Amino acid sequence: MYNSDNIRIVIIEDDKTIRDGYAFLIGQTEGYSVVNAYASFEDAAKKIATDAPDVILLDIELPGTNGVEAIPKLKKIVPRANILILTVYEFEKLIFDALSNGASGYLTKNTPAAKIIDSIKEVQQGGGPMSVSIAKVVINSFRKNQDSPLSKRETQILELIYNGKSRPQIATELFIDLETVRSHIKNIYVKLDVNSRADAIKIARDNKLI
Amino acid sequence: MYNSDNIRIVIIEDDKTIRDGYAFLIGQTEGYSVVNAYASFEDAAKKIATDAPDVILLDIELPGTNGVEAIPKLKKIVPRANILILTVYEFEKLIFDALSNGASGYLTKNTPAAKIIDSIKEVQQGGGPMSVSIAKVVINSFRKNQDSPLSKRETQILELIYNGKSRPQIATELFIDLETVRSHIKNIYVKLDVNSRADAIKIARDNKLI
DNA sequence: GTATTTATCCCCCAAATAGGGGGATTTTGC
DNA sequence: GCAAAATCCCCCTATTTGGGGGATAAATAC
Repeated sequence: MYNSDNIRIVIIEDDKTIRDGYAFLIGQTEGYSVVNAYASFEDAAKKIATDAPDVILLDIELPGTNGVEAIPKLKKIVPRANILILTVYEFEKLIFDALSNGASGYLTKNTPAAKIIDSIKEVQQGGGPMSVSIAKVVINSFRKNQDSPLSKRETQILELIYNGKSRPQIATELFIDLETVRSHIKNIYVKLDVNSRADAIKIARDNKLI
Repeated sequence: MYNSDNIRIVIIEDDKTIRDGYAFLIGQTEGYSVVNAYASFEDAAKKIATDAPDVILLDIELPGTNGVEAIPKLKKIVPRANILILTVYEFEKLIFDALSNGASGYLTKNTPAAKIIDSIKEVQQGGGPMSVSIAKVVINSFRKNQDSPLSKRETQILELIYNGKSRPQIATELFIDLETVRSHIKNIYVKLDVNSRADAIKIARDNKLI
């Protein structure tokens, strides 16, 4: 019954046209079987265990439980399935939420058919396929502000504050006096125009200083 | 002199064989010119301004200034150049450091020639090319632990602690009593077996609970 | 080569915060 | 219906924080 050469795919996508389109496209390809296609997470939840998919193509915008919320729930039902997000949205928060919830890849719907097919195989093999536009967002998210107002030492101390360290802990870690730490923190506060650790962290993150 | 149809490329790579290999490979391709190739950042620094590269292919392991450190320095000299890392290393820390320092893409040296050529164009057009293996590391870095010992509320509070918020601030933000915040934090500390904010943050990050 | 920034250290102070201990009650999920 | 989760209450002290006010040597910048 289960052909090990075949990648078993389940599609969860509310738009019937798109759903059928993907099912047709993928089903036609040698080595790929679409075992089922659902219009919502609720529909899928009932039967997906018996579908035993290798890969789940998941839309973000779904009626009822949205795609991001559906990810951990799907993972609970079929832990070995890799989830590949297929959506029009390119918002940083959505991408990060999907990935942190357990998605293994993220494609936008303008992705060419051949690339979708490739990505299914890639995710099946443990890779992490992304659209070009998504990769760009992800890479940019790492990039730090290159013209930070903070000195190296200040940045270093701000990072320790970010890690929840107290002033005495920072002093010990950097082998400097407690008062030196104080001075640096005061200067950081002046430069960032804040007067608390929480605000400093917020400003620093918003401006990618750390 | 400057052919706008041509992507101007500079290679910084200490291994002569590899360096010449890339230079030949890329130079042969229509629309791509290797304007110069250097064995170290120090060599490159002197002349790269006049090279006016669109894309810099940069090795991580270099004599003298290493690749990661070279990135911000190169960015200062030629701000408009996109830096593409080409290395054998796949360590998470190295990848993140390179990207946060301003690299626009990250390829491993086993990448097929055609993919390297494509990636140069992609980075030139503002994309963020990555090798399959790198994409996997990057995507995995986002993934949260799916079987956290913490409840939703506890995770939420731990995230606020992570943001440097004090107990009163957390209480206000969540519309709950200060004592309730205390209880949650106590429970978090018990579950994570810690007794300070800094330790809680460390354990939480190491285990990807937040 | 002078000026600015940076990194280092010192003192004063009051208020806020954290963490440890001991509970209780209600709501929610399986 | 039971266990976990979320809510709230009291005791306590030591630590931490942030706002003032400085100084000095070294490194960096122009």
